[in-house]
Amino acid sequence: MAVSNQQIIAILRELVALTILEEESAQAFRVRALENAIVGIESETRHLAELDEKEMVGIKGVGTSTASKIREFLDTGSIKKLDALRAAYPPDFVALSRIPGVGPKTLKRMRSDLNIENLDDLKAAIDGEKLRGLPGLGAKSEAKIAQSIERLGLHGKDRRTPIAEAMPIALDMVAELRGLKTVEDVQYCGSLRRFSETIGDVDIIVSSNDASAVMEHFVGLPSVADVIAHGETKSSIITTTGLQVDVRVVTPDEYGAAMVYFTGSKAHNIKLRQIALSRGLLLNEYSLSDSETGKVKASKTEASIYKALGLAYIPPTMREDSGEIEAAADGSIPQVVQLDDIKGDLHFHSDWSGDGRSSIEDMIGAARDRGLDYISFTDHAIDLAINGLTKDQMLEQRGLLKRKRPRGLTILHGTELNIGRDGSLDYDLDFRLGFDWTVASVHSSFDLDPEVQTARLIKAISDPGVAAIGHLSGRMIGRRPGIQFEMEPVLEAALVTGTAIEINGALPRLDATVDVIRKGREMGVTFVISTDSHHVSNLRRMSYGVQQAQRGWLEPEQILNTNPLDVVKKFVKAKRDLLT
DNA sequence: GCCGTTTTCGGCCCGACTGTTTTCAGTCG
Repeated sequence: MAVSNQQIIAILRELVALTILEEESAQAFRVRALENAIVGIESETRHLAELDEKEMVGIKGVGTSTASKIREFLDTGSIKKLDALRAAYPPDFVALSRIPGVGPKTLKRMRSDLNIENLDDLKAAIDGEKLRGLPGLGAKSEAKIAQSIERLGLHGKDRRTPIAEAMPIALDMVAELRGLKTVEDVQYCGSLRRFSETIGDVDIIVSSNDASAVMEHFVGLPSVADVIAHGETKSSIITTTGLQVDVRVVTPDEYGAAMVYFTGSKAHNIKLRQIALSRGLLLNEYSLSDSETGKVKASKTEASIYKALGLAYIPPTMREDSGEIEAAADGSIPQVVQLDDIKGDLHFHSDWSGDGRSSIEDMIGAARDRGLDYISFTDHAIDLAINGLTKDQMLEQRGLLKRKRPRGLTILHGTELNIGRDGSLDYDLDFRLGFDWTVASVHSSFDLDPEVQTARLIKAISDPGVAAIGHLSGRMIGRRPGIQFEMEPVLEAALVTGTAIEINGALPRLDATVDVIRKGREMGVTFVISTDSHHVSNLRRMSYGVQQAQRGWLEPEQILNTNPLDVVKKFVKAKRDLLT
């Protein structure tokens, strides 16, 4: 079994954690160099196991030292340097670095002066009031560390919250702060704005000339369980659900610079600053300015900052330092899909499905409110035992929908088919072909072997009565891994049969995943962005689906429902003509 | 440890908050 790039990255991450202890700084050049190497490897499509050292050094951020370590790992299964570090810093000791407020320097002091090797030692030292004797630490620090230990399981440094949990909390807080009179604007930033699947903490930027009023209001919100920091322009709290939220107040003039800074990613920011430096400019959270004279070049909007750096605007969802800065510099950055490009929604339930919660009439009203040109009801088909509709029910629904003539909105009759364990589908082929649109999805048997899942998906894709595959992996972020399947053969099948791959905007799903979207983009696969709405409140998911597509660098040309309805109809017909 | 519009050595992104200091170190993002 060949060693995957992911395994190599995992080893390098461990090396980073141990090197931070060794160097006593997370900013040490050696640490940063390793982190840069990881970033480079993450965007590498070749298998490192098949490269020689010279080829590895060609990867950005990987030098001779890292390359030889990777080679050593591939050849021998271990790295001498890593083994030495593991011996010097056993797991019980390394675990202490997860305590918020305890950094590498404090840790080393604890060890050398108090012989603290693990959590029990540390607790004993706190009980004996020994920590306060260390230089730089007092009774207050001791109490803070004690409190951090108690909460370790709740919000350690490496706790990640699924985006579906973090988003509503962030939206609530943003709305709360927006309500203040002195507040001009509010935006959540950080990994949430970049639309990462899991969020470390929520960062919120407030534009206001009255920072202290914002700070007071924020730390007093009812959802605040604990205040970690409360300064003049920056405060951090823990919510009752255990999520950390940081709020930073800047003046309206600084708002754009602050948003760039706090949206990140960290690697993206570092690269922006390097570009600034090379142009004799200084970029911080307040402005982009001349490093000699201090004269401000740009600060109010994000767009002005990118422009002043000689870059095309980069959407937040693309700011991962995965080539977007280089593309923005030479003008080749893709013009990714925007919410305005979307013309219709092709995965849409009503309360005719057992799990649907709004009536057909209400769902139509919601679609009209959104300004959609067309929708396809896709209530569950018969094989989904609890939810599915019989043939007769489907025909009844079809008749009912035919009589609905909402102004400016065309209604298609579709269904969400169920992909069985062996790739079989609901009803018979003739009946499936009677629908205007169909999306076929996996709802069960999540743990089959990859070869079996791959064959199962390809069988469904090859059916003339299937227009799209819904939530391809079936994952629920933070709760359930997706099915395992071979990405390329599945996408290849979708390509040659003319089957669309859904990008499902439900936050727990965000499925297809970003790697599938990127690969499909390269191959020329057609995607469809859908809300999978089960209630009128779910239509906002279209924006989430669009952001997921942006993370995959997808342009409107490759997304079916950016087109008028006749193009959708031709797409369905073309596949049927090809396969029947 | 990496890298080169400062090119094989010397630099590497920048600032707020806290607790301990009387000007700064550590941590965090």
